[in-house]
Amino acid sequence: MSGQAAVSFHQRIYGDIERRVLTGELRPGDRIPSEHELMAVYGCSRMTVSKALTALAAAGMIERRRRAGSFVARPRIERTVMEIQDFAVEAARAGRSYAYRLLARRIEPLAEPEGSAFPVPAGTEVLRLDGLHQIDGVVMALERRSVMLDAVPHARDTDFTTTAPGRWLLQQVPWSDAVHVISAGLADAATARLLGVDKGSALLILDRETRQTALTITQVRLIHPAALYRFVGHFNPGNG
Amino acid sequence: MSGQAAVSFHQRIYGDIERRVLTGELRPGDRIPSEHELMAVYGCSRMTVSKALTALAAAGMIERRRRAGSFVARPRIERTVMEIQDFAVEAARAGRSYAYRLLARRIEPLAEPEGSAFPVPAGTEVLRLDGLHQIDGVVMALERRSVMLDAVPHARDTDFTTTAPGRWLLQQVPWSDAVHVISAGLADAATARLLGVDKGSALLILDRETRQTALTITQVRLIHPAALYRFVGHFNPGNG
DNA sequence: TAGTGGTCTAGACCACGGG
DNA sequence: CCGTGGTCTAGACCACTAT
Repeated sequence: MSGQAAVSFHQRIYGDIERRVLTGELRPGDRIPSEHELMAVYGCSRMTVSKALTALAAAGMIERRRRAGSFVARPRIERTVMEIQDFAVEAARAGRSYAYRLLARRIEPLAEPEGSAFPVPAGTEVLRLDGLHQIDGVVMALERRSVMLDAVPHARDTDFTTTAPGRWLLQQVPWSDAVHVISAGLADAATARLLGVDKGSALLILDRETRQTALTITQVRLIHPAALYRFVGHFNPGNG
Repeated sequence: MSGQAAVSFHQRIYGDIERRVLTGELRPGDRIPSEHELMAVYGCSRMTVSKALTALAAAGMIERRRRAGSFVARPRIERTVMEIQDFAVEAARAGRSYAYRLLARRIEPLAEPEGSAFPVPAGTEVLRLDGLHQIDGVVMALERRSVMLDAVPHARDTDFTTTAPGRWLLQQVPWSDAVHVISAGLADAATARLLGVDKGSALLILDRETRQTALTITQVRLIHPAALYRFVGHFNPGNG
């Protein structure tokens, strides 16, 4: 009766739930079957179910509340890297005003494989969004974003004139993973004008490509005036 | 028989071992008592001990091997951020040559609270090390480091003329945590000359302050030519 | 081969908190 | 109240591997 399929019982339960979360079948806030229900489903003891759910909670994928049950957590990326990039939240914390201003919006077929090489079917349509993040009227970042419309078709009908697409996308696409590249550069004339800095001044640039199960959702480049922005990260041996 | 001290049994075991690792009483590679030994020490069942050790392993603090036992793991920071910064490893992987060249070495009392504000007792002596990281003869980074000699007294007698201090320090000080700040800037004349780039070119700068239990070990600034270096990070909801 | 971790059980009592 | 998770037990068998 013991599992012998090269993968242990609790690992199978863990993997099943993880997959359902990653694919979006279970979305943030959704309830996960209780331990007793999972005992019946998998035909194992409560300890084994508990081990899987405890590990999922430790990994930040679910949250468990007594009497209420277990629920899919919000993606951790929203709580770490995004916190650095969520200007609205930053501004609110500091008691300052935040505004997003859309500069350009267009839909075009994806022709040139710009930026990093990522596998996209030919003919894919992409929504290009350029905008400025301003705090107290000062431009903190120029955002140049591409949204793959086959991955997020709802974006086609969404108005981004005052709503930053970052948060909107996080609500639309559950549980993604992302590659971040941080680099530096110099402001050309056009960028300098948009950011309100001198031509030739230093820029801090964050490129992020967000995927969901090998499917690219969005690519974004956030261009910050080096004088106004830094990335701060805390690392310890336990949580990376 | 049951723990009632507001903290559960496995949490106490977890915390005890964690503390011994963080304080350096247990160092990377050291063996942790076996589950049976810990059962006797704490007077609890093997499942409870196992829960604590499994959690420590999941957190990356220990590694468990059948028949051999459980051992203190190498700090994760060495496996993530350091991998990006360990030029010797990067060069070896790419089949290219690596060299570290010491530019300056001096010991001085810590007077000005340079860089970030960190609490250091007055009169603390600090070892200043400036050096260049070169790959195939090209300068990839200028490193400016401060080592707190009361935290790492052995550094006073160590020769850093060809050995990069980063790896050496990792071996000396087990299990630290660190704050990273990534920024951008422009090369002044002196920096440009050392890096072999034009004055006014873009720089990518990483500042890292490494601590151990609230005691600062070392501060380092790695200054990269923006054209030669980027930071790449992979994030997913599970591992942050 | 023997010691170690990996897994699992079939219960139990307790703490919390929503209804 | 009572369903949920949190914790714990006293075993058991198995898999791996250092010796």
